[in-house]
Amino acid sequence: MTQGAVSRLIQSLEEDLGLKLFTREGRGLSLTPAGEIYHREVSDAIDRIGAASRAARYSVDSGILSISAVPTFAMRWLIPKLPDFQAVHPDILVDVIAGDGPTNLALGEYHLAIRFCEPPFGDVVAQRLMSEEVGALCAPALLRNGRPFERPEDLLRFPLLGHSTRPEAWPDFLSAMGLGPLPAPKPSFEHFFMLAEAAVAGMGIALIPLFLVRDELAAGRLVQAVPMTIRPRRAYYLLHNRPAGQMRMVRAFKSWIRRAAAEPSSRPPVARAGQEA
Amino acid sequence: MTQGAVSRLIQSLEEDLGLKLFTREGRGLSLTPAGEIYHREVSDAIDRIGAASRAARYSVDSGILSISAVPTFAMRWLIPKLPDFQAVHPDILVDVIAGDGPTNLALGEYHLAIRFCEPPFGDVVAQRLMSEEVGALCAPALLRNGRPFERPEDLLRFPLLGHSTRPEAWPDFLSAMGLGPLPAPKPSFEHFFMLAEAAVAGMGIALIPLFLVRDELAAGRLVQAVPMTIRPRRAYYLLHNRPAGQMRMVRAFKSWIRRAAAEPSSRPPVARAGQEA
DNA sequence: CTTTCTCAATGAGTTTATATCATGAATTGG
DNA sequence: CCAATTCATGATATAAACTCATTGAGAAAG
Repeated sequence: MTQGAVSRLIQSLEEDLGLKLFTREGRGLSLTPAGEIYHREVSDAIDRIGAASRAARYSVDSGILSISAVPTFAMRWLIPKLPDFQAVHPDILVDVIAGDGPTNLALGEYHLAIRFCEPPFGDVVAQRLMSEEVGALCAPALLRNGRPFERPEDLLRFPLLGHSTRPEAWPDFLSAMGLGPLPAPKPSFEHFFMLAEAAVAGMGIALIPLFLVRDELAAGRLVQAVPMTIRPRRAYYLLHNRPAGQMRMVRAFKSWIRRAAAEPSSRPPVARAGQEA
Repeated sequence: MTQGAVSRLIQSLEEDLGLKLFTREGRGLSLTPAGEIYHREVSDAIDRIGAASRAARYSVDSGILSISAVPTFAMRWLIPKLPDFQAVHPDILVDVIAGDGPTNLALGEYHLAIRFCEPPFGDVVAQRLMSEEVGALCAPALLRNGRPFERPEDLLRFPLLGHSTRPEAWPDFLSAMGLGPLPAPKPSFEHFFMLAEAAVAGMGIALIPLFLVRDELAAGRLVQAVPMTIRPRRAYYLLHNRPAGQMRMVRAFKSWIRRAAAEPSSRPPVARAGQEA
């Protein structure tokens, strides 16, 4: 869809509604208050149609197994391993949907969900996949001759990049190092892979689960700023509702992922670097 | 939109979703359970888009005044009087939307609502328009030589046609006549004009507000089966939320409808019949 | 201050999607 | 058994939607 097409659609929509949804201010444009409200309502409604469609599609056992997974976990861990699952179960097609936020398992919008959360309770079936080890990572250029900071206070000399859905991460880490509360408001990103990009680019120091940035660590694009890692209480869980547990596809996936998660996920950097050479 | 187009759309939708929404059984078709759910969800979402669009459209004072009114009242009372309003306020365009159910005045989906209800309370501004006089009406053919029944029990010999949103109507009427509870389940209709049609066709006896069927009474297509009427506690109210009360259009309409509602609405049948001749 | 660059709007043209018409198949009611 | 009703479908027309290329207006850079 080109820019021109969108411009035209906006125009005809504004004409239909009889009001301006955007304020044009020279080179840019931004939503009017009415436009904001309308956008919220309509995109909400469209989301519901999408959800209903997925629920309908996945309600029949069509050989498609749908999984809502937290974005970076899906990108860096799940998807790379999927070919293996495919090889074991060629008849099951896996459909991965990026999804944060609370799960809507009851609606049947997807069969399985992978979330980073506390051990869940209630009417949901949960399988713990793995915990993670979080380190303070940055580009090597930020360190003096490639060595980690000696004093924890040195961390505070750089922007501490945050993750929108984990506001507690930096406070936890700093207090574990015996430092006070987080000094300044920091730039934060929605996904770890964005955070990783920012750190690689030298924007500052980011708290990232090590297994998500194996490659960057192995290649030396990211290094630990201080020789310490923490293990959050939250972990990755595979979730589904009780009825879904009956499905052949779900059972197959659960037994596969149990084994996949048991494998050592963060190989020693040396071996990894060797593979890349 | 032709039938063929709809058929095609259904087909492509079923293909997209990968499941059947309808069960084809020879000459007819009906929704599958999945289809029902999908229909409910999607039409709900579409309704919300419609509501948001109306809310957006009516949020600006574009000279359009929108009124959600109970269907038969709109048809038989409001719309016939609208030309008069138009004549007084040629600059205001009135947009009448049929609407039962609870009002969503807060959403701004329409400026005004007309409902048949108890005196409303809470954060809504209400103006009482009129009450109604309900009679038991039927086609003259059902009566012996055009005279009302002598004994109330005679009512029970005919199907008592009901109105879906007024289940209490017949029990109230019968108990007012000293009769027991409603004997048999009765056919019921969603709108008074349908009920009127059914009664004219001789299907049975219907409880209808007299002012809605002035013409039928005047022309003798409907007559009172028993010489009694009741006045429900509920009445017609014009409703709007507080902010809407500031609008020029709303104020104009309110003062107009106050006068319109004060006029005698049920003229004597003789005079009316004379007009028609 | 000029130039360059970016971004949204627009004119013209083309492709695609969507509706229509007419017809066909299947079923049911009289 | 025929007529009527109902949904599906093939071919075709048309309107809608999208793209490309360009323009004009600002903002940023030189």
